[in-house]
Amino acid sequence: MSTVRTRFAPSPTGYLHIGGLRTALFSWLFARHNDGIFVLRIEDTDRSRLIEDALGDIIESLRWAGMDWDEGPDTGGPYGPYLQSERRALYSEYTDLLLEEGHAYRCFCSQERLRSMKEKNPGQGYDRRCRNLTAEEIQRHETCGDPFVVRLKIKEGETTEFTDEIRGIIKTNNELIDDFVLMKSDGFPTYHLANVVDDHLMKISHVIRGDEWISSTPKHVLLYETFGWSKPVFAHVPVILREGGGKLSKRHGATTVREFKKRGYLPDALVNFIALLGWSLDDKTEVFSVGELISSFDLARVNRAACVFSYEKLDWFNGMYIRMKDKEELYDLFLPYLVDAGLVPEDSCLHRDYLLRIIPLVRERVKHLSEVCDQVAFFFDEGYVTPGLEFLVQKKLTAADSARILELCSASLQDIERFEVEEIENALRGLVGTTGYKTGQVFMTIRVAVTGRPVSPGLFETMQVLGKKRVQKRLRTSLSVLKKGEQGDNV
RNA sequence: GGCGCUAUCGUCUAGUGGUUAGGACGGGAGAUUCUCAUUCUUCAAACCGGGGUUCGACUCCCCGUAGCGCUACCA
Repeated sequence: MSTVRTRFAPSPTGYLHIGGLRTALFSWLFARHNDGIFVLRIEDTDRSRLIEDALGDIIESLRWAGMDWDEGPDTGGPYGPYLQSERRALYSEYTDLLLEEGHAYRCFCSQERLRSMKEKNPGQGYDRRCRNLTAEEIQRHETCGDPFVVRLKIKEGETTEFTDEIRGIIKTNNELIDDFVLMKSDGFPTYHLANVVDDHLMKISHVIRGDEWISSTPKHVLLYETFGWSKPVFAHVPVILREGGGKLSKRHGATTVREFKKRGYLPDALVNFIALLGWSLDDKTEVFSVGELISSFDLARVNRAACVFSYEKLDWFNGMYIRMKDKEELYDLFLPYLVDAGLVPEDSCLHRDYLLRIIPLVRERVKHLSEVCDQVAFFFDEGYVTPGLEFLVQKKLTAADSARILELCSASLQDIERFEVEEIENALRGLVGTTGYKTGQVFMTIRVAVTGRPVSPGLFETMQVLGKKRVQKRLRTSLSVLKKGEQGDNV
């Protein structure tokens, strides 16, 4: 049994898109599942669309997502180079072969002629004018040094077919296949030529790619056949659309892997989510570790229909993965965001213990890592915002009521020796009994005073972590706000 | 326009001729509770339309419709 070899072959024309990541993932999972080889190949044959740091981004994004490759531009391998721009001699060699055997021909038609032809007969394809040039005509063009492309001669009157692993047999009448370009006038190959030559030379066994390639596959099949090479297995995976249909676009949310990373998505959560876009194991399993994905992935269970990317569901996965992490892991994950927000200094060893006590309180409230800053800010004096009367004075209470609550609170906390959840809870619940206010009114007043906001983690836990001194200080601050308010007007 | 691919709750999907059409996200209601979140319980929600084939179609075939893709010297 021959080894499985798959590849991901992006073109460095932009940052890695989430759809590309999903295609890469399926390809990678399939290779790993079958103890095969996964190859990264860069298709940089369109020099006009190259983007400077795209290659670095692709590599970084794939690595971030947890994928690795056995052969690639950075790691090398027995079938390199893995950058198509460095394989030009190979493409010329194979083009010459086709030319010599009469399967291909030089086309000297100008871009203008091609354009006007298309205007006159839209969708007709190339009219094959250069297919049967005389030796003299060719000679003339050559001596003039006219630029040319190389086109494949499509065999007429036949049908080309191939079996798609997830869609079955797909047949195409050759009349509908253009004498497409193999070699561009700048000496670079087109995708069609380069991908076939490389997949063959690199011994790719399964071509797993987006389904926008279905209609070009007959061209590739024809190439394999005229070279006399055996074909790989083709598997075209469905596209990912945005909600409402259409392409995923920046307007509606993150689209590139680096954006997802920046917004605080965990790679495992993102990978779990996109694995389920077009693939499923059964009718219930939703959460997969990477290892479980590898062991259960199967091309036969890949869906045919396009699917819609749901940011809500991704958020659910992300929250769930965050909740599954322990506090040390979360500390490492949160730190860059906290440093970035200026909440903790770069070398935050000093804050480590404090943060490790805060993290369990906010863990189940964070859906994106980036949200941690907002959740955690009030634990730091710099992030505490002195609450205004509108928050401090609960419904159906006056400023005087609120002040009384805070005074009583402060007094009863003062007596506590061990400032811990149980003691704090006992003190505050006792306080509720003696004042006659409702539990919610009392606790909310204290919450706002101590955290500066109407929403926070559990009150007792929060107070314990803040510490007695800081709590008392904030109670006093809020009291003075209330006192001032009482004098200023009648609230 | 031509050619192709696709079609189950709003979304991701299970289902391969006979099911009360299942699960998840989201939504509704409720429980817990000091707010939010978590957690738990619960409800609503789908087979694109029309023809066949068959004793019987979500499932197979055909047509239509819709969405998407390709129709470049882009990938």
